[in-house]
Amino acid sequence: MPLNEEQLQQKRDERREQILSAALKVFARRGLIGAKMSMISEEAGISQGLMYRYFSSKDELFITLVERAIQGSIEGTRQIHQMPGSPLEKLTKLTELILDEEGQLYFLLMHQVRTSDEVPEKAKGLLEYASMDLYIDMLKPVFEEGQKNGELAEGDISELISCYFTVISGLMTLNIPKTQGFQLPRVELLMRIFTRSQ
Amino acid sequence: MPLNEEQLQQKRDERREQILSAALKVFARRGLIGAKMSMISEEAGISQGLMYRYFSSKDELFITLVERAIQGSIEGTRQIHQMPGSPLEKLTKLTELILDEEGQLYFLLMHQVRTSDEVPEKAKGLLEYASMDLYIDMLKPVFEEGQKNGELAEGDISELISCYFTVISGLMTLNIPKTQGFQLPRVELLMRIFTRSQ
Amino acid sequence: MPLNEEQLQQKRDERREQILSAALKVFARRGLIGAKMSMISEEAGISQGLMYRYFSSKDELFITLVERAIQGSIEGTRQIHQMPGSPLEKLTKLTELILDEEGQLYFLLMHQVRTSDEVPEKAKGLLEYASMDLYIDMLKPVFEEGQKNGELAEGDISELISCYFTVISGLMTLNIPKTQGFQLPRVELLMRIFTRSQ
Amino acid sequence: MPLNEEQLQQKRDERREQILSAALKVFARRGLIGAKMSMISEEAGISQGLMYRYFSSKDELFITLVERAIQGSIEGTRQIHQMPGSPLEKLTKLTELILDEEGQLYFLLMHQVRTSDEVPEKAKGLLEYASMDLYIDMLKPVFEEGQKNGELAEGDISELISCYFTVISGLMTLNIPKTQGFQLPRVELLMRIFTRSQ
DNA sequence: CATGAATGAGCCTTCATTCAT
DNA sequence: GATGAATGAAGGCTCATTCAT
Repeated sequence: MPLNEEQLQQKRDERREQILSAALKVFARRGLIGAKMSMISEEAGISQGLMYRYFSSKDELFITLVERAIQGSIEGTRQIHQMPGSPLEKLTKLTELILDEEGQLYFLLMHQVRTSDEVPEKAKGLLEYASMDLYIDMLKPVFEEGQKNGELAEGDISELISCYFTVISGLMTLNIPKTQGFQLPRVELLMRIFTRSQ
Repeated sequence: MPLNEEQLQQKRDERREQILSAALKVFARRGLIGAKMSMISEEAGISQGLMYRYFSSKDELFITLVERAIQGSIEGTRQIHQMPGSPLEKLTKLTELILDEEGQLYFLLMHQVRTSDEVPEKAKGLLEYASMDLYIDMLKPVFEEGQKNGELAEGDISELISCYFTVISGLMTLNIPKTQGFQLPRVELLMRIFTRSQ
Repeated sequence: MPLNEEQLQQKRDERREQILSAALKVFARRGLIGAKMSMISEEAGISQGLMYRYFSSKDELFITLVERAIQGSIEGTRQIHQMPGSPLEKLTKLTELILDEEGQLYFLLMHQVRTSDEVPEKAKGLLEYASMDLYIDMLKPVFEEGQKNGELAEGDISELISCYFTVISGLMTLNIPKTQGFQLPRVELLMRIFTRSQ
Repeated sequence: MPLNEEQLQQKRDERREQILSAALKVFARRGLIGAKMSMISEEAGISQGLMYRYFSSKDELFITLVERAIQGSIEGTRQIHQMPGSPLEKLTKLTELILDEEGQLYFLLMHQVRTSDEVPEKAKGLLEYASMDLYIDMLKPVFEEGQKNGELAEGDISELISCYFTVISGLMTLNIPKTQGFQLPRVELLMRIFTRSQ
């Protein structure tokens, strides 16, 4: 007696997530080529063959993760507007969220797309869509307000935001928690870059 | 006219460098597994077979590069003591040197060793040797002097230095020059983290 | 309202035919290995799993079709004795029947058994049973009568019949209708081989 | 000490032929999918990997053979104009050549291209180039002369030639020599189709 | 020494078959 | 019974490494 449509779909969705989660772990630490489908399927606890009912190829799996990474980073950044407090408080909170978050693996993934020649063209293309300008536009109102009320340092806003994301991305890419020696700087230290010295 | 012993050795040395340089380029952008020996030999302008007269395996080639990366980063850091000027000037100069330098590929390499599971155990071991404590010890005198004369911010010295290297490593790992959107922050912005606000 | 025993059996029989018919189409055009069970089940409009309640394996399905092909060709040839008219008329009629018939797919199947190494031993064995001698024996009386009454050409009867079946088989194997360029020769042309020139 | 350029090229050419010859045997008897690269390499007496230095894929290997088959059949047919004797003698000789020849495997190959859905589009395309009209044009002069001098039967020349090639193709496709029971009809029997009865 | 041909282990992917529901 | 999810054994292809020349 077959399952009904809805149950089936739910099970399929869960499996899909299961695979994506496993793939993210393996891709992040081994790269597109270094990741073996056998590793992913083992991590997901299923057979190799089954993965191909959900993703038609290793590349598709990879690209799906890249899409999520980009979408997540955009949505995460956008949250700043819902946050309470002054511009500096908002920025601090956003930074803590990003650095805290489990999104590290996604940063590693995006780093691979950016620096590696072996990822599919399509993934490269996706990344271009998420240009720095996009993030600058999202944060611009907050920085403007911060400069106006004197919390944030003077200077070219685009440069400041670009610097912010570059530093944050660098830190996230280092994938610090699992790394001996390195440890994430405290957010207050980082914030000094953007705050008006008094 | 056959070359004499010395000339022969010199030619061997040159070739070795040639191979290492080619390998660095390829490893940095493709990772250990993504890099094909054929790519490296082509980049080096020699046949595949010949590479095996200089390095017994791909792993050995990789490990040799990791050794150089570590050695280079230590020597580079150590230069700070020969630099002229105040502590802050020294730190600024060192930062400019690191960010400027062509050593980006080495940072990518070390990033791979740190984050990737596909790298030989031996390479992982080498990295442990270059612990954060090593760098902290090298910069400690400069930071102490800087705090004493009021140029540098108060606070735990180890934390400050660790923050310094973490931020710098992150930036270098992003491999920025070839990346659209990202651009290296100006050193003055970064230095705000460590300078006493007045 | 559950079906009774008999209805059930009838449904099973229909389904079996449905599967065999679908399998014949797919096997004929793609060969034993090229045919995927998924294609057959789709063509038959049922699930893959269900096929295994009717045929225990792909090979069994294939062999069943080969048995039918052989049986059909023997029964078809035997019909000549029920046909009206002179020997030449009988032969012409038989030829038209064979060439006309939808049995092309069976010819393709038998061709595969004959020429392909990938077919199960058992299928090869079945084909041996349907030797040329069997067909010669069936047509011998007709040819003898035709030679006696002067309609058919003189010559070794076995050779003539063998030539007949070989030419016909070749034409059927070409699977002409779906092929551009080739077209079935008119039966009258073919019959010239066997008729006495006058 | 490497071989000189010419020796190298010759060795490469021999290897190429070796592989093509092995591939023809295996493809002809097992079809595109049924043929395993391991079988071909074993037949050729080399490793699997080496084949990929000469042909970039199984499909390319297959297509190369199809090209040869087509080219060979065209060139073979064209020979008729160099043959001595009357039109009927020419046709008889050509038929003997075709049926005699070791080209059977090529006919099997072309048959697969014609009837199978699993061959690459490119191979299908090649076959269209070698249309029946091409062959009709090549033989037309001979048939015309034969009809004029009374050797060949009256009737539509295109139909006669088409019938000729269809019958011959059918016979060749049966791959008779290796087949029990079937035997190639004598050419004289076949020729009756085209000769004027007297 | 230098080349690139040759090998074979291993990976992605497909698909016959089985199994849970 | 009926479905389609799940498995795992190949097969095509790549590439590090070896070897003949």
